Amino acid sequence: MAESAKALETSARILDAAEKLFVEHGFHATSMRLITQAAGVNIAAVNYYFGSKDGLFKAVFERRAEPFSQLMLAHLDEAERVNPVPSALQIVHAFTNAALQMGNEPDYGGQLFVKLLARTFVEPHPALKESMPRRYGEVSRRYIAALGRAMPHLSELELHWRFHFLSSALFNAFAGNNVLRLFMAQPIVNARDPELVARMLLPFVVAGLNAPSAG
Amino acid sequence: MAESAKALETSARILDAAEKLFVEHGFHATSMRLITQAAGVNIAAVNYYFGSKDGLFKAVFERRAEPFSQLMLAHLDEAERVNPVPSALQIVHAFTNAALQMGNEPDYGGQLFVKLLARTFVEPHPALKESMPRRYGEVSRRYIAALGRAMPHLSELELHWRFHFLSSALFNAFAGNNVLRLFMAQPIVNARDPELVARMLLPFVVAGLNAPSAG
DNA sequence: CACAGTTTCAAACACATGTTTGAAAAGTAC
DNA sequence: GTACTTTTCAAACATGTGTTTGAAACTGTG
Repeated sequence: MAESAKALETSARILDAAEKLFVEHGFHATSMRLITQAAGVNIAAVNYYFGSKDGLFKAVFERRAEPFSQLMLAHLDEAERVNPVPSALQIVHAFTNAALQMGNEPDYGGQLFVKLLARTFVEPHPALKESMPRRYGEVSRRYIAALGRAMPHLSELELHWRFHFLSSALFNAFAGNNVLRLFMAQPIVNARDPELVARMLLPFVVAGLNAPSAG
Repeated sequence: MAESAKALETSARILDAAEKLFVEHGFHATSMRLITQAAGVNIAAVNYYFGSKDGLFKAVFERRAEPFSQLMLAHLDEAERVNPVPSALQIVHAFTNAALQMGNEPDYGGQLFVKLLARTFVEPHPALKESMPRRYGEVSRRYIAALGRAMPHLSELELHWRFHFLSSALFNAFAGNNVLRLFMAQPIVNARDPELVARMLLPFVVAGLNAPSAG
């Protein structure tokens, strides 16, 4: 078994390098040779430890997925402990605080996982098809239920839509997927600083959540 | 020159097939053989007409880019003709109407271009680095200026942020990048119907735009 | 030390990639 | 119908891909 310190170090180095490169260039544009070279390990090490490139991607993802989902639940728990029926603002705060905390703790891979998530929405990887709903189904339901208590005027369906828009906005914002970077030569928004993104984004999404029903 | 009817038909078939496949699988995961097979042409035809795979991508993109930017400007012009200082709602309507019209006119490639745009935000292609700002710089400035007149309480910087959030939300929503599809086993939102997306999204983003400043 | 299991490594594997070639076919103009 | 250009095609090109191999190096244990 891969229990020795050296072995753990090797597979961890691979995970770190792969995480960074997958986020930067995407899955298909990142080759095994690039990953192993960046990690300073032999080409065969990936297949030795993770079976395949797909297995590596899954491992990269799952290393962060569980901690993040637990962070999201913990922050919602805390919000509901302070206030049994948290407002939209407080719910969004739970969300953004989870993302920010994820980015601040180096052990959690910084902002990389949020970016990887945002990439995965656009380019879903088959290896995640079944593990993601298992892990994030409860998180989604909990947040949607909380939003329902905060905005009782919205139907179940419209709550799902609002959560969809909310998470799209949050993940894309934190991932730094800047539309303006593509559209304008010198965009003046700095979408790279998570704290700034969170402050700018908050009034926007909170007002959006509280908006009257589409009818 | 490629001016005969047959030649136009061939390159157009390639563009159509490539557009669909690039949207579906992304640039790197779409091979030349897949494209030419889907288009029913010989492998060498792509290099003959477009020089390279990168050249093909650029051609695919640019075929739609100009019509779409003109649609966006035309709808904003119309809104400002009806009302010299359009509200946030009317501005968003100009935006969504452009996207919906793009999707409804078959000659414009349906919803495909919006999806391609959304993909490109996450995975920018070098071939577009210089042509996009040239084409969409004015569009962005016009919309941001209109938003500034509608919401005079926001600073120039915050207006750019709002436009960033607005366009992120719109493009991702129309592209059908459904967070819930990844997070939940049976999502109840149908993010594929553009008219429905537009109706659900409108109150959310309009309220977001009109929100008080982040301060 | 010697033995077992674990990990590393250079090399090769079979296959897929984008691109080029040169000749055949189709089309155009005088 | 002949000369010329444009377009198509099968084949090959060089290179990159993920993966496998089998031996060497290392590890911890009795």
